[in-house]
Amino acid sequence: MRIATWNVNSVRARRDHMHAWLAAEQPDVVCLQETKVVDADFPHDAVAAAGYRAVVSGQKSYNGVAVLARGDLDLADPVTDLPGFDDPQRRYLAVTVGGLRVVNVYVPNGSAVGSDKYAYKLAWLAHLADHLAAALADHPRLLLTGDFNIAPADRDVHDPEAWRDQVLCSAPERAAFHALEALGLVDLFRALHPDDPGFSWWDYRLQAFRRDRGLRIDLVLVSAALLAHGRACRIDRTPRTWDKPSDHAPVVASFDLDG
DNA sequence: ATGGTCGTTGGACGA
Repeated sequence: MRIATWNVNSVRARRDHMHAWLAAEQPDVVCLQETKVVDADFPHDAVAAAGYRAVVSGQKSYNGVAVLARGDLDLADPVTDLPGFDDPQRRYLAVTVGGLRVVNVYVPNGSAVGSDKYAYKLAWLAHLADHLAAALADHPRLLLTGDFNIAPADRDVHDPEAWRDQVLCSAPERAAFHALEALGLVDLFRALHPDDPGFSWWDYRLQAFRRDRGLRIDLVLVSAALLAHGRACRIDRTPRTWDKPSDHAPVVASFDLDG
């Protein structure tokens, strides 16, 4: 079982990239973020042409998440909202697929430390942690993935000094991330690759990708029951090299669920 | 140098 996460930065602008990458990589499940499209306009035809079906939770212009699965996999029990957190922004989509509870998140960016959006980000993360404590009790095999908009530690940052206390790297954001780890969730890429920066996002500006000035903010967290089956996790930079790319690269996690 | 580049829009705003 291979599960991917990819912030596509508009599923319509990235329609051809998405189709090409699905056809080449053929993961079993793909969690998308920043689809930026209402559900009625989601490109289900492009997804189907690659052999996938999609469950979506979108909105106009901003945010939006979707979970794709290969056509032979059932997408069951979708939930589109964080329980107890009334929020019109479409950032959360949980679904059961292949015996796993897959929770796809587009964590708020936070804009700048101290801003209203930053406060919303921390509140959103606190509600996520509260919810996951209960979800983990119901679903021992749980996978939490998406664009976390947090670089968990300095080793996830190309220039830690330049990013010190900036949004995506500030101590309160990292504390919110550690609260997720305290629930028993493990950052799979970091567990398997202690010394690889594993950048997954590069700013469009100043040729950041060419200079590899990136951050690792697209993550796959797994419960203990799932960690035992984790075999690989890699960042696929290939689509980031294509013309008119998303600013994020896909991350692919592999599991041996029979082992 | 307080910039820069995208996507969605149809002028800024968000990232």
